[in-house]
Order: sequence, then structure tokens, then C-alpha cells
Amino acid sequence: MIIILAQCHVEYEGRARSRLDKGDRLILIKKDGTFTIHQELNLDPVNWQAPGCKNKVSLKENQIILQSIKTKPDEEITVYLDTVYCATYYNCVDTKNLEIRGYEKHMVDLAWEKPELIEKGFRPTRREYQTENGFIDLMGTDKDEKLMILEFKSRKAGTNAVKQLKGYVECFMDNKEFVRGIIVAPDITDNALELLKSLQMEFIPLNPPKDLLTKKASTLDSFF
Amino acid sequence: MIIILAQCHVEYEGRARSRLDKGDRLILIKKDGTFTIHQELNLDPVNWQAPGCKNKVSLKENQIILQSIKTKPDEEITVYLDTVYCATYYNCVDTKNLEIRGYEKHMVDLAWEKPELIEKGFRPTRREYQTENGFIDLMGTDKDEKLMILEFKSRKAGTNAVKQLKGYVECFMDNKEFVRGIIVAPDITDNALELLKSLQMEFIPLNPPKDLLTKKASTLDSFF
DNA sequence: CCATTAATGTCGATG
DNA sequence: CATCGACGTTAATGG
Repeated sequence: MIIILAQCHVEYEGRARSRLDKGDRLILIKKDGTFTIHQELNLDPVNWQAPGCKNKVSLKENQIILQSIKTKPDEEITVYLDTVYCATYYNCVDTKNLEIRGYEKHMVDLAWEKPELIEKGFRPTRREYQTENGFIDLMGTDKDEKLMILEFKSRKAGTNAVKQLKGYVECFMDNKEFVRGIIVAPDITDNALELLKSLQMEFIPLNPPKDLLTKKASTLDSFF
Repeated sequence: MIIILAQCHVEYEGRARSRLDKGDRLILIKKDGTFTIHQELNLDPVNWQAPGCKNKVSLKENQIILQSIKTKPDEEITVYLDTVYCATYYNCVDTKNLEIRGYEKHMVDLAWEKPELIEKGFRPTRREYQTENGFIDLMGTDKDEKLMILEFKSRKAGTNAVKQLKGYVECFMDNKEFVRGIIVAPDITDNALELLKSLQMEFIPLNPPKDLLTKKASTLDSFF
């Protein structure tokens, strides 16, 4: 992990092209080639290069130049260092991966394990069922054996989710019985709900589960 | 700009919940409240907090704890610092903004200015035309006065782009004449092209313009 | 403040 | 390798 704080100007050329005039920025270069340039504001880097790029340093007319080059697609960043305030590096030891919960996938897992959370009598039958309009998150039957098609969203569902669901239901148009199309999400926009109802489809509120599978920090781990 | 390199473990709770066990990471805190935690791999931070969050430090049982709290939506990161290798800060001076070209918007600008790049006889008439299925990037007529609806993409167009265009064209179904639906992009996926042709729509290849409007670095600027 | 959509989106899974 | 879709997407824009 290389950390450089410097006054610099930056040029980028690739899928787009950009130019950033002289100012103070933080430059971060990671072990996998990742190259990022941060200004003092905003979450995202102002310029960056994805993992796998090749980084090199050169000197031209008394100015240090950093270059970061990538292929597929061809992209290049050039940083002209005017004043370097700080340049250092660390060999990081980090073997852990992020464990995260609260994704759409976890909602489907939950509905599969506890179908009563969807509704009484719901019996899930298939996950990731492939249609010509894409994969259906979850299929099943209700207490009256009617076919149910469920589309999950981990956050507020919009009209796109409804259109997606519509496409799935249309794949069963030749079904002799009515097929229930259902959006399962923590919330839904007004527009989406209106569209949903006009299509005789349903919304079932459900929050994504966030229970981490691993032990909490309050174990022996704290001592190592 | 506060820069901390430390062995730490991290907990996050908000829209999702996550946990990252002990390891070496870079923690970056910006003037606007932005809080990011970087592992030694990958472009994106493993945990982060957007601008506007409130960050504070506390000490509990001989351990330094960083907390970053945000509302709307409620989100919180807690970093438990086990060993701090480096902690420093800089007052950055940076008045410049990024100038960037190569966006979809620039393609529409270009087609508006130089309609012959789309095709001979093309006459653009409206930009951002609102329909019930969204805004049409650009409308116009061809040499035979046929209506043309253009959807621009700054990178390879996929099936989503075609479906979007389809939605726009359907808003003109009651038109007495055939309406031409056209994807304008540097490239298109096989699936998208197949779908496009089945809908009797067209693809016109065009790269987004990347000419920067400002002067190049080879000016007096280099001396300041 | 809510809804929509582009993005050098990134990233992971899949064929 | 290309495609497809989720994401704590982020960020900007318009109502």
C-alpha cells in the first residue's frame, strides 16, 4: 500500500478523457495495481484505475511522473507531481474478508426457509427459475395451489421491478389459471405500487435479514 | 484529510450489516465527513460513509474507537483500532474541479451539432422529449421526413438499452407512419443487436467525443 | 425530499 | 473472454 500526498495535476484517457489542474491530493496505490486519486471532498476518487493496471514512475525535466496503464479497455492515467508532501508505504497483513448481510439473496433464502413470512400456506418450489425474460427469484404455490411468482428487492422497489415481474408473469400467459405476481421488498414507490395494482399484482413488505452468521466481537477474538 | 493506517476490526450497520475481522487497513477521513476504509485489494472501500456524516473518537478499555454516524438513512460504522501504525493529517489546498468528456450527454451534443454523423439527411428536432416511458435523448426526422427516435449510450449497449428504446417507440404506436427506433453507441452486445433487429430497429455506431474544452498542460500553467 | 438515470460505475457469477 | 444483474451502488438532475 503506497500512500502519496502531493500537489499534482492529472490527466486521464480511456473510456472517457479528463483533466484535473494543479492541487493537493492523496494518491493511493494498492498491491493489486489499484490506483486512486482523492481530492479533499467526496466519497469517490476523482481519477482511478481498476485492479490489474501497471504503475510506473519516471522523471522528466525535473518533474516526477506517475503513470498507470491498463488494457481491456485501454486506459491511462498520468500524474504530474509538483510538490510531494509525503510518500510512504506499508506491507499490510489482512487475511479477512467482509461478511455482509442484507442482500436480495438473503431475502430469498429467508423466504425459502420460512415461507410463512410471505403468507400462510405459501409453499416455495423453485429458485432462479429461468424464463426467456430472465431468472425468477422464487416460485411457489399458495394455499389454493395457485402459482406465485416472487420478485425480491433489498430496498424500495421501483417501477423497474414491476416491469421485470410483469415480464416473468407474461411467460405464463398460457397457464389455464391466474398466476400471482408479487413484489417482496421493504418498501415500494407510489408509482410502482400504482403500476403493480393496475396489473393485478401484489406487494408484500419484507425487510432483508441482517443477522450476521459469525460470532460477535465479544469473544476471545478481541484478545488476538 | 486524516490518514490512519492501523490494524483494526470494523462493524457496519445500516441499509445492510457487515463485519470485518482484524487486519491492516487504511482509514481516510475527509473534510466533508467522508469516511472510507480500504483493504490492500480492490478499488472500492470495504466500508464507507458518505459526505455529511459525523465522526468521533473515543477510548474504551484501552482501545481507540472511531465512530462514523449518518442519518437518512441511519447508518453507522464502528472501527476498533488495535494497533495504529501511522496517523497523520493534511490541510489540502485544492480549488480545481475535474473536467471530463466522453459522456452520453456529449454524444447527444455532438449529434445535435453535426447531424450528418448520424446519417445523411438527419434533422434533429427535440432533445429530452418527455414521454410516459421516460425521456427520449434525441428526436428528429430523416431525409424522407420519417420520425426518428434515438437512444444514446456512451459504452456498449445491452438489452436494457433496446427495451428502453422500445418503450419510447411504443409511445408513438398511433403514428400513421412507421417510426424508426435507433440505438447510438460505440458498440452493442450480440443479444441486444438480435433483439433490436427483431423489433425492426437500428444500430448506428458512434463514439462519445472526448475533446477537452480547456487548454492543454503545455502552457504557462506548468510554471506555477 | 422523492424519483429517475448515467457512470471510466465496480464486482461477482455464469456460460 | 463477454454478458448480465446486484449494489449499503454513488452522484446529478428535475419535479
